[in-house]
Formats: sequence, C-alpha cells, structure tokens
Amino acid sequence: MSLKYGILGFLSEWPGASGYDLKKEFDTFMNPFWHTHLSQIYPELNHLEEKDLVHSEVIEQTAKPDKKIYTITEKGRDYLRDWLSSSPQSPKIKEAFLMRSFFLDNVTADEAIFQLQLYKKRREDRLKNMKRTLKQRLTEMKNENAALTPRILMITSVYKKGLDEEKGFIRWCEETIKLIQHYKDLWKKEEREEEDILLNHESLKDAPKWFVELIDEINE
Amino acid sequence: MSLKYGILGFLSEWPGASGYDLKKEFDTFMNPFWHTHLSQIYPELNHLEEKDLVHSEVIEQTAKPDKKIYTITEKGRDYLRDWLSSSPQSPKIKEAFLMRSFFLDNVTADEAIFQLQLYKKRREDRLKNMKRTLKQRLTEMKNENAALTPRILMITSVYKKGLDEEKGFIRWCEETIKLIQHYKDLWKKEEREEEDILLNHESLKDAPKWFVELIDEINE
DNA sequence: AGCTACATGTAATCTGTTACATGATTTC
DNA sequence: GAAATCATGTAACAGATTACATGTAGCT
Repeated sequence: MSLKYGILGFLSEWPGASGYDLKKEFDTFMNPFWHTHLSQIYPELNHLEEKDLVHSEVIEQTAKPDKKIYTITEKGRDYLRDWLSSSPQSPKIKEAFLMRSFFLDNVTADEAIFQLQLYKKRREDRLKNMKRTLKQRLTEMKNENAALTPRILMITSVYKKGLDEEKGFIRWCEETIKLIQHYKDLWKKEEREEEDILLNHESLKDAPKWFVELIDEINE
Repeated sequence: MSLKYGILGFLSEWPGASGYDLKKEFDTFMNPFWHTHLSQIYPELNHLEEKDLVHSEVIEQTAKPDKKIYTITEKGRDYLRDWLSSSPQSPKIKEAFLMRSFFLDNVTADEAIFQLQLYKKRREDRLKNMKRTLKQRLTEMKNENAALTPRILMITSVYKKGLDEEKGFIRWCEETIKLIQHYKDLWKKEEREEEDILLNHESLKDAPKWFVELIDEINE
C-alpha cells in the first residue's frame, strides 16, 4: 500500500532511477523506514506507468543490460501530495523480537540473555550502516550544492529518528540483560515457592533503577 | 510467520483462550508488538490443531454463541521453545509515517507541521492505552499471586520498550515541528536562491540543538 | 430501530517473499 | 573457476486485509 508512495517520493527528488536503482535505495538510504524486493518493485513500476503516475524511457547500454529509467509525472506528484496530506494512521506495529522477548520466560535465563545479545548485535550493525549511509549522502549533497533545503531537513530528521531507534533497542537489550542477570534465580523453579519475592517496594530496592521507576510510573 | 508463535506464546501462559479472546489480547495486551485479524486467527488455530500443537474443546454457552477454547500441547511448547532459541533476524522495518516524513518537503511547511501534530496525537493515544493496559494487568497479577516471576519480568521489560517507543515518537514529532518552524522560510521557494543558507557551523548556530548535534555526530 | 458484544468462520483480494529464468561483465 | 554486479522480469506460494455470512442478547 505504501510502496508506491515510496517509489513516487523517491522519484520526486531523484528522477531517472531504474527499478534496480530503487532497490538499492530501499536497501540503503530508505532502509531506516522501509524495505522491499525487486520482484515487487518491477510490477509496481509497470502499474504506476499504466496509471500515468510515472513515465519510463529505455536506455541502451553497452557491456551492461539495457535499463528502463523512470520519471514522475505531474499527475504522479499530485498523487504523492494527496497521500502526504491525508490523515496519518496509527502505526500497525509488528516487532517480532519484542514478541519473542515477551515469551522468553519459556526458555532458560542464559538462553534469554544469549538471544538479547544476538539481537543487540543486529541493531548495532544497523546503526553502523545507517551512520555510514547518512554521512555519505550528506557529503554528496554538500559537494553538489551546499544550500540547506527542506529536503535535507526532512532527511536529517528522519535519520535522527532512525539512529535513535537503533540506539534505543541497543540500550533496551543491555537493560534487559541486566534485569535477567539480577533476577536469574527466579528462572530456577526449584528455588521458588518457599519464599516468594513480592512485587513491592522493599523487594525492589536493589533491582535495576528503570525497572523500579516503571513499576512506580504505572502506579501513578 | 510469527503469528503462530504469538498464539502459542499466549496459550503457553493463559490456557483456555478462544480465537475471539486471542483477538482481544492482540488488540490490547500484545498491541505494543503485534496486531492481526480474526480472519487470520481462526484458520491459524485450525492449522495449529492439525499439527497437534494445540488442542481444542467446544464449550456450549447459553445466551452466548458456543466457543472453542484452546490449550497448548507439549509438542506446541517444544515448537515455541525452538522458535525462542532460534537465531533472531535483523528487523524488517516498515514505518509508513517515517517514509511520509522523509518526503514532506513536497508539501507546505504548515501542512508538514499539521501532519506531525496529528501523528503525535495518535502516538499519545497509544501511550495512554498502553499504560492503562499494563496497569490493569499488573494489578490483576498482584491480586492473584504477588510473586515476582520471569513472566512478569519479561512482560514489564517489553512494556518498558513499548512505552518508550511511544514517548520517543512523541518527542520526535515535537522536535521535528520545532525544526520546521525554525526553518519555515526555506519552504517558500521565492525567498531562496538569492542567499543560500549553508550547511556549516555558523548558519547552524541558532538551529535546534539536536539538529546541530546530529550533523556533528555524523562528521565524527 | 439500530448498535455493540459475543462467537466462528469463508471468500476475495491485496501485499509480500522466495524461487526461477536469462545473460553479459567484472572482481576474487 | 566461482561469485558478485548489473538489469528485468515471471511464477508460485505465503501472509495480511477487507468484505461477506450468520445469529442471539443486551443496551440506547
């Protein structure tokens, strides 16, 4: 549903991209907020052209396969602006790893910690790549034309959020690992039942700070 | 792909839920990380039962339609644990509103600000609902059995992240609104071209702090 | 009289992913 | 000699969404 707008949005600023170029952009520059496949891009481009929202031109190349480059039409720009002005919906969230974490009491504390460490690494890699891509693009833009534009503002703002998302997940993994380590004994069922740790202020005294704060926040 | 694990995970802790019950849980308790539809839940439950991962029982009700309640089998628990121990993948992010924002230079500054205000409201509503749900569940758990369990730890940790996500988006909307307001003139094309604002330290002196910091962070 | 909650499903459609197909050039 | 890059697509399958179907009880 949103893919077509991503394509139109990208073409609105960088005309003359091919389907293959677009895929590379989704994998790098647009990676903080969207991903897709070539097998979805090509039919979508054909569909957009049928509706006269984009227009294509075949470029013959030597030593490389021919390519079709696309330009957005005026009708396409209107269509994009209509979307940008339509009422934004509440996000439809699917965070597979948070779902996993929600049920991590089903495995051992060590396994849970291991999972969080692995996921933290994935997010660290994403953060590194994002920084690299942003730096590269800002440098390119500076070299071409050093003027600050609305375009650069919005890109920077979205990247700020993208980078913060990665940092946020990395921090959360670390905090959650500490939490599990602190309460590791709870995972050993044998040691429970006798003396239960209660969900009250005294028992939470030396628990990680954020955990205590959350319990407090919820109880006003 | 992950839906079945969400169902198994939920049934692993709250046995005796119907498809209808599960939908309510996805809409409330599991809302911070997943969403789905009844028309996806019912076939999935039948599929899980065919594979002996869950087992159902029809409960006849008076004044209400009959319902089928589900219990996870031992095979189902193994299947869930296998998933929980499998290697977590890098997230496949689709944030429609960030994509929108990335292209908001295509509409006026006022329209962009309006969009961000609307989206901020959506996130504020989500935050309120999440807090309400968490408070309610923690209260229920306390009343039943005040013991701190791995289950409660993981739920709390995931909710901490869910709440932070909402707060993070709300803050980002506010910051981005301020940024657009600060650079509003850039959106009026006529006033540009004459004297371009450069992407350097002097021109960024009175720009929002986070914006300057990001530019610095990227340049090491 | 109309709406919401309860409860389970199917059908049609749309979106997304993996696999397949082709073929030249460049890099390891 | 194998793998990656460039380049465009189709086909099959999996997952997600909207619409349709049915019917009672209770609330406004």
